[in-house]
Amino acid sequence: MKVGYPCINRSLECRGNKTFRLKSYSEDRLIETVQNNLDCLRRMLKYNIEHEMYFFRITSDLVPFASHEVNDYSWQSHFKDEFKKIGKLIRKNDIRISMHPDQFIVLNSKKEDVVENSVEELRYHADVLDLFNLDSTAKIQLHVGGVYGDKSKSKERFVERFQKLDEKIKRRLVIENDDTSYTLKDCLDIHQNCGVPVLFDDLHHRVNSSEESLEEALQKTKRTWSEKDGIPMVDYSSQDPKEQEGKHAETIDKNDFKDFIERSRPHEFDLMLEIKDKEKSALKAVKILSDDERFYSL
DNA sequence: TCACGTCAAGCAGAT
DNA sequence: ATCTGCTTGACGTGA
Repeated sequence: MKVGYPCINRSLECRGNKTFRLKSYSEDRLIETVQNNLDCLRRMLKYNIEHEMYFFRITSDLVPFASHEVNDYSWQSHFKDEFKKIGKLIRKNDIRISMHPDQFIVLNSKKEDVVENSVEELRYHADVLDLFNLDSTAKIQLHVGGVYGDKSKSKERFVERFQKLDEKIKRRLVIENDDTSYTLKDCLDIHQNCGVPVLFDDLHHRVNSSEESLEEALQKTKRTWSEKDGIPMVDYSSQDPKEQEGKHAETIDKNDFKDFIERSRPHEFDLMLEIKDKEKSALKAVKILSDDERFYSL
């Protein structure tokens, strides 16, 4: 099991998700920002390697306005070598990579332009992973999208749109159960119809559940990941005790985490910790797991 | 230097 | 109707 955290390392000065306002767009500003973001990404990856965290989610803000019409600059070729170098670092250390396009990407939208923009944004994500020269175990995780008052029609629309995607995108796309609309069962249904792997989100499943036990959920999602997809990815977060259901905790709840690990045996997966204090909780999780392994190997 | 209004994009649910 | 949250606040104007 590899453990990771999303996008930002709060212990480092460096932020790899720098962006700017559309109004202040310029080619120079773009180049400068992407350079910064790639430098910081490299530093975060090195930090992760030093701390035995081998799963990382790369921010969608790596290239600002990547799929926006204002950006007609060929950042892909300008930063080609830079990407190649970082990709080498990732592959050499066998780091698992995911990306998570944000909420505006809605493949099953009823609006044509929203779909078109979404596909372009997915293409950007696939471009990034391709430029790193990563195989199809590097994934782009997406929520199913809107319901529009008719979930079964909206699920069908997702399947149709998925099938039309370029192979370049399709090979990397996975869907994740969300906290309001599409449950694990909905995602498994969609998998049945188009083969897209299902990424299990534990906290979303607690808040918006189709009633599977953790054991069952892990077993069922595992079957949706083929050899070329790699072992499943799973999202985990502790519930914030002070906030309403579904809110991510400020820091990891060690007992809840131990319990989760205990109950998830013997399933194999890579674990993304969606917790506000990021690498700090990931470090604690790595420690718990390594202590645990020692205990179990005695 | 700092406060704070605003930022490309969608949707659901709460208020 | 308007606001908030979402994987993550941070940009940038004005005082």
